[in-house]
Amino acid sequence: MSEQLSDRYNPQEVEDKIYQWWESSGFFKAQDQSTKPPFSVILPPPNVTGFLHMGHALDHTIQDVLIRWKRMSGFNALWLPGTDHAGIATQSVVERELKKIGETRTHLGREKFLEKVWEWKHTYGDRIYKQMRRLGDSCDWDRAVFTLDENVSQSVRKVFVSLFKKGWIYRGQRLVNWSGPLETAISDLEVEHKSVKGSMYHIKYPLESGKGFLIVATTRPETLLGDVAVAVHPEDSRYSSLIGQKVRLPLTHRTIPIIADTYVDQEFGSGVVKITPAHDFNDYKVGKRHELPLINILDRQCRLNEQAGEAYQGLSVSEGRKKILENLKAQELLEKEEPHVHSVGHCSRSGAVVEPFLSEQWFVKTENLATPAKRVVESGTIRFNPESWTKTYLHWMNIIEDWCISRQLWWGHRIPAWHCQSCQHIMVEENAPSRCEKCQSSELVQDEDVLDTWFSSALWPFSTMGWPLENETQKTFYPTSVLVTGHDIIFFWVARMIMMGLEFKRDVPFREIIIHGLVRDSQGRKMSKSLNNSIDPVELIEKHGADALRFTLMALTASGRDLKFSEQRLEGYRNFMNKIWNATRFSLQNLVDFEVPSAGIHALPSKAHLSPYDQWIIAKTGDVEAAVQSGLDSHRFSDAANALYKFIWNEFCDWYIEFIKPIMSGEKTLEKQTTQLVLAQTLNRIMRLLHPFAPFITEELYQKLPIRNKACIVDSFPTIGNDKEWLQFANAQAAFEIDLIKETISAIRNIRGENRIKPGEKISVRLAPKDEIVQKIIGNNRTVIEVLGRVGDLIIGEEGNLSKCAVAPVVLGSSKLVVVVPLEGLVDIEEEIKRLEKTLEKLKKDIAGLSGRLNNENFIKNAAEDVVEADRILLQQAQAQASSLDEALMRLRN
RNA sequence: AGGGAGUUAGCUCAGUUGGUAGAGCGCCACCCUUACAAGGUGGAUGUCGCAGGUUCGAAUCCUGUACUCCCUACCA
Repeated sequence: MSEQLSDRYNPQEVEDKIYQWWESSGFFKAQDQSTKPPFSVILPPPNVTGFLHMGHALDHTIQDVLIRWKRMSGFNALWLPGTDHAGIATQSVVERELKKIGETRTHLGREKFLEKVWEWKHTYGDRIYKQMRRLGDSCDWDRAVFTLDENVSQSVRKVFVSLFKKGWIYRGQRLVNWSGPLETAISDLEVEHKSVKGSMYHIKYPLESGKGFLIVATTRPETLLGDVAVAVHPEDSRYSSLIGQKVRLPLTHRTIPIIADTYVDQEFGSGVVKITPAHDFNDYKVGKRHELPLINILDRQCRLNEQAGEAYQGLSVSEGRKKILENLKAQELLEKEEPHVHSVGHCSRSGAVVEPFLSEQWFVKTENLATPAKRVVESGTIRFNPESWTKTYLHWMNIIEDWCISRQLWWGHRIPAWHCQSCQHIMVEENAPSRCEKCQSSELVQDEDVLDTWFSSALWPFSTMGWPLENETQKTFYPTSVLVTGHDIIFFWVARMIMMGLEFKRDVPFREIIIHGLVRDSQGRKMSKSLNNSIDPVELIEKHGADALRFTLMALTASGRDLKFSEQRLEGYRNFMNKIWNATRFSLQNLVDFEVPSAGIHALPSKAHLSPYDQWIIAKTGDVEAAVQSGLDSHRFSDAANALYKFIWNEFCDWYIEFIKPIMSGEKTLEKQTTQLVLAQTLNRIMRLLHPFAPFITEELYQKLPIRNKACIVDSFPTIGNDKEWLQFANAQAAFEIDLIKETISAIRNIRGENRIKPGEKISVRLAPKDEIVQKIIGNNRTVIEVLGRVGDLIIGEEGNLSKCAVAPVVLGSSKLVVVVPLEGLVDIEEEIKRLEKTLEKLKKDIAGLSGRLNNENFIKNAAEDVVEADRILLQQAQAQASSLDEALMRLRN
């Protein structure tokens, strides 16, 4: 207690120290068995390769606020952390590292390469955990899980085998998004569509009959080598006679049929489409419908293959395109070329153009899994917040397609399937079989592919808890309470967790889903590496402190909508942290001689003996407790944050501390002791209420408070329910008194400000109360009015002579007083007259509006009584004020 | 093209059963008044995208419209 607080809050001096203390004290740990009710959240696992970005910062802050709040509210709160092996991302990172030393993946071979990746993981894998600690994430670190941990891998194998045995996993040839450089199928999520300026080429396909050409428009002339048909719309009169005939495919010796399909848009291009089923998703469907063959002209690196013909084999797609165009031109088959902008899928990892590529892949049949997953959302067993995402979710589930789960990578869960080399039989087992069950051959080779990363993510809610083993963790914490995530992965992750949870745990994985927005840059763009517009949260933490960042995110995340991040706003909340620091510093200076009474709050005299300031701040404490509670209950975090901000700054700091300064600087009377107790108790509640939002500063300050327990993080969270003993000292009556005093002081300050009276200059003020109650109130609060209004000479009595005076009527309900400030020698009277006229004009406008409404019979008839009554009071107040001003103006002019 | 969202003060955004518009930052004026200049006090600022409608009353509900954005799909 003896140490001095600096006059600025310095987060750097506080955060690491506090975090280490929390962690070493075991405050983050949840109990597998406990009498407390459970509350559990699983962390959406960040990539091991990842750095903490603003999206995480938002996502994690929401979760940490919930966890800290519930922990303080008496729950056995578990926040289960983990990281994702992130197949492609990690593999590419390590490959890049290898390239620097002139090494390649293929040269190393699978086993050696995987060793390198594991090395990398062991070196950098908990980088993101360190960053999470900077943010203040209160995870139960002892339980941290990695998706390639043995028990998670076991879950993955068990699920795969089970689904396979049910016939819900199958192998098939399909068109998939393919990344040439990575030589793997990639998920839709890893495809970025970019607008590209290309060309539309109009190519002549000669009719077999020799009578002319069909003009085919395409952006990808090189794929004509894989054409198996050209299609026209069945009702297109231009071409109907040609349907069934053939065309000669340019640059080849093949002839292909002219087919009719409604997929063709007659309006677009020439109305003739080349059909390349092996290299276009739509053509693939058309090809299926017409039972056309598939000609794959690309190899795994997306180079033209032998099917493309000798002239082109080995060329890249763009080289091939160039050469094809040259050859077409030479044969005068290229009719024209025009500029054309279209969107092209790019691999988010390698940047290469994604090719639709025909390959053998593993698929999950989603039909049977999707039905129950839809039902639990429809029935409300799982609730989305905001609720509007329900619709999106159900829409997606209705159009769900089979899920391609194989990836041609090395880093990941290798598919537990073994191919018999002698009879080609495929065996799917959890553990490697030694002999083929069909032909008994021992020549078995495990499938080369690994599983899509989302496959293991789908099991996350229970694989992290030790499933398939049965244990207390799952009994206590599954289903989890809340899932917090962004809307961009509802389909890829949320939906799949629901499907897998229902299938393998026979219960939903979580009861509620909080969907938050995306953090965008100040121009509303998505933060991305390519735009180089990312803001590093760790840098912000170093600059302004974790609490300021957290509070900013919570204040901005109102309605689950995307948010534009502004550093200016962050600075505002950094200032708020400093304000709290200094308010506490001041309070502690005034509590140096305070001894906590052994009777605790029972040492307080009866309500009647508390100062109105104390009664008032206790009442406001109750209000803010209620507001925070309701904000957190409804997940309207910004409501809770704003309520705290206003309470602490605009009520506690601006008024309460100012009110009690005279008492604090005075003798150690009973009144002072009482106020000290109220101050100490209020500070204690401020720290606890604010703790989930700003954990570091509140813990640091809490530890310096005269009234405290062991740690803020594990103290109880104040609510109007559990804080009754304290809140009973609140007095609503005091509110009127305080409001009147505040209004009076504001009126004096307004006169000072408008008349440019220097803040340091003390002035004379006359207060003329219009009834006894007001008289009594201002009498009782004389000192406060003098100090806060900087009044040297305060007279309570009649208005007296108003000439050369500034006048401000204060009206509150039916009570009224007039503030009179003699201005002689201080200021130009004309200025004051102008000021009053301006105020009066505004008042008259108000009066006109209000009386207009109150004179409207329909308003009186239809509006709620309290609304009418409120307007009446407003009108009376305005009129009272106006008449005072009128009178004052008249007397001033004389 | 389909789905969703937005349009409120110079900027970023609140505004939850319809009852005379709010915050932060910025701006102007005066101040280092012994917690805090990352501060204090006072002040200015909005036909709540546009047009209709319902209503005594609309930023709020309905219809239309303009513009912006996001997601999904994609024009061969």
